Amino acid sequence: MRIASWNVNSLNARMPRVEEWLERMQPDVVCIQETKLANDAFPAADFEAMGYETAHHGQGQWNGVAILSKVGLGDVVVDFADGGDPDVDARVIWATCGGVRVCSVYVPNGREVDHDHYRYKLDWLARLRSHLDQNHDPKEPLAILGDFNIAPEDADVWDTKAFVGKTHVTKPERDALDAIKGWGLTDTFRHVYPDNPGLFSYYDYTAGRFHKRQGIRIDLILASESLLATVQGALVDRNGRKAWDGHKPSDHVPIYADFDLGSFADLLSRDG
DNA sequence: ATGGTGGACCTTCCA
Repeated sequence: MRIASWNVNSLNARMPRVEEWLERMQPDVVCIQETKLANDAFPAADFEAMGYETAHHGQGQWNGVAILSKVGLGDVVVDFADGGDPDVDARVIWATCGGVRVCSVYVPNGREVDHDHYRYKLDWLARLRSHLDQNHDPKEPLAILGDFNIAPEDADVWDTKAFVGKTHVTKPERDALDAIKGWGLTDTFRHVYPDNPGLFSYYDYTAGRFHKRQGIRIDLILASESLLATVQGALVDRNGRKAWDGHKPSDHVPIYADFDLGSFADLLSRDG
């Protein structure tokens, strides 16, 4: 089963790239972030025509997360079920696909260290951990995919000097990510490639960052132990992004993990 | 040179 994640930076603007991408890579389960669509504007029929069931949690102008699946999609949950107030933004959606509990997340950016939005980001990450504690067991096959807006290690940043005093690399952010991992989740790409610095998932549109390989790896697939045990491969698809040069690429590249969950999930995906 | 681009939107916010 191939699971993928992509921050598309507006599904309206990116739909031609998304359709090409799904056709080429044939992911079974897809997590999308930054749809920037209201629920009634989500192109569910277009995805259905490509063989995907869908669930979307959107708000319109900003944010918005979705899950697409060729291997079944059920038990949809949006927002946090942690007893707290509803999130002010549409940033998290869950569904069960092919026996795996899947979550698509768009973690708040934080904007500046000590900005209100930075405190919101840290609170948000703590709530994600609470949601896991209150709703799931680390023994389940479970994956959280998406834009975490945190570079887990210095190896995930093109130049640490350029990030001194900036968000995405601070200790409180990395501690909050570690607390989520500490529930029982592993960074799949880093697990498969322990020593592969310099392969990034986000490149600022400005200053030719993509071509200069000046990016950061902030898009992650966190997998529980039982799921990780079946991993066959992982990818941060910088090369796929190259083909879209001059054709309205996102500022994020798609990421993938392949898991061998046995013949049933495989047959379901082949059937569409 | 504090630059650059791209997406949302009402002229500015967000990444």
